[in-house]
Amino acid sequence: MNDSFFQLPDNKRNKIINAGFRVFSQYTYKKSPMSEIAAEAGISKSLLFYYFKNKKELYLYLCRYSVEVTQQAMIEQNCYDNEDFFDVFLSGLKVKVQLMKSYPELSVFQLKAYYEKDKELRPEINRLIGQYSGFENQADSLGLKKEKFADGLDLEMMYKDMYYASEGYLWEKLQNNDIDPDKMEKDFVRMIGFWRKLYSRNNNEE
Amino acid sequence: MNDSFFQLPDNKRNKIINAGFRVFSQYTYKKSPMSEIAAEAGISKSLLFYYFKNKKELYLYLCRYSVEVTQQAMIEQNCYDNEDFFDVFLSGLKVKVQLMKSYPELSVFQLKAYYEKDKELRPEINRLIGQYSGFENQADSLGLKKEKFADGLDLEMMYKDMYYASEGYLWEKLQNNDIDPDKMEKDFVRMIGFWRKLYSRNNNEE
DNA sequence: TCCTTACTGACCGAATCGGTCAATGACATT
DNA sequence: AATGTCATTGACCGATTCGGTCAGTAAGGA
Repeated sequence: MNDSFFQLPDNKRNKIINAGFRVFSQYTYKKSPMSEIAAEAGISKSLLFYYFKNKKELYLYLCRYSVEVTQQAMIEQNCYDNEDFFDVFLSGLKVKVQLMKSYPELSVFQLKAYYEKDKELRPEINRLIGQYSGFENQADSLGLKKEKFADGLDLEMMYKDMYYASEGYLWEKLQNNDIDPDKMEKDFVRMIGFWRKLYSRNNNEE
Repeated sequence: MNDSFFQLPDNKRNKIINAGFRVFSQYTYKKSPMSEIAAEAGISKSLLFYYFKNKKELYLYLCRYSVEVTQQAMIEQNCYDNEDFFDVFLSGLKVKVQLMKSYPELSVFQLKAYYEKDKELRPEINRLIGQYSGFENQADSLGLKKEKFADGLDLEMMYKDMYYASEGYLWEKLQNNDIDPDKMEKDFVRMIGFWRKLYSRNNNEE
């Protein structure tokens, strides 16, 4: 990987990165042409090979970068130092949405990478992305304390409901290519508000 | 399209159809190789071209067939002659799940077809699939009568919650290649039960 | 024996893809 | 002005892939 890639002005470098995210998330690794990435980034294929010595290097760089930028965003959005369950959930969604502003296809790219089957890639992807750090495993760590919720509520079902609804919403928008981060954030805020009122012990407040 | 294709025994014909669904739903139309479909169906590429005169004909046949078989299932499951909102919703989900038993990739195929961008295919796909007949437009026609639900409930949000959660669930299972129709149906029944209790006016019953 | 029909493997021309390379132009140094 | 460095390109290459064809084969029925 050539150093000059990092000396590039941000907008030009991001254009290449986003082109990579887009192409690799639309096709399989093997069926993703370097030529298409170059064209979409507005540079020649040769130059792309000047920055990255081959396709594999570009792909793995994008993997690393996607993880890096996600973690960075999680920290900036201070996702963890909230104690209210609904606030934590919302801040997690905000990160996803915020990231889409800069990298619309990042989340799809990560998902595809997670399921990529290419033999010579699989081990390295595992090393980079590791366990999928989605929401579904966080149920326990989110401090679900029964006292705060309505009587007789099935907390597990509540969590699944919220998790799947969020995923379903995001997935539909991505499929529709209807990516409007600000609208998404508003939708999520409204959705969380709906749930908070529905699930909380005292729903006559607010 | 050769008649002999229809004279095939069901299992052999379905093997070809499912191979087509799988390949076309994994890749774009253009990047879906006839050879891969043939191999997965256990026949020679030549024979596939004996049944269908070219790739386009096979693809469009699969489009027609997917619509046909879906409508058939909707009728058999008598989706429409139910009056309770939750029952209607559940029967719709049951159709999807039931279809997966015979054609695991059908729903993904239809979705991909809906978003396929190939120029010479686009108009014909529109003619065959038409408006996407998902759940999201059915909200009004499902007879949502306020009296039946809890006080002050935002019915639109309730519907969106249920719709997106179902989509999110299905989508995750499809991505994970974790397709177990019976388990899915049980999950849906449980989920609908949760919602019914949560949203209904008298939730002390049941 | 002859005809039809289901089916195959070998083959073809065209396109695509990953990757290379010589050349060019911009710019800084001498 | 001459030299050197480096970003950038288009043309090119060999390998592979892909849609589609075709001659041929094996099976069965007339």
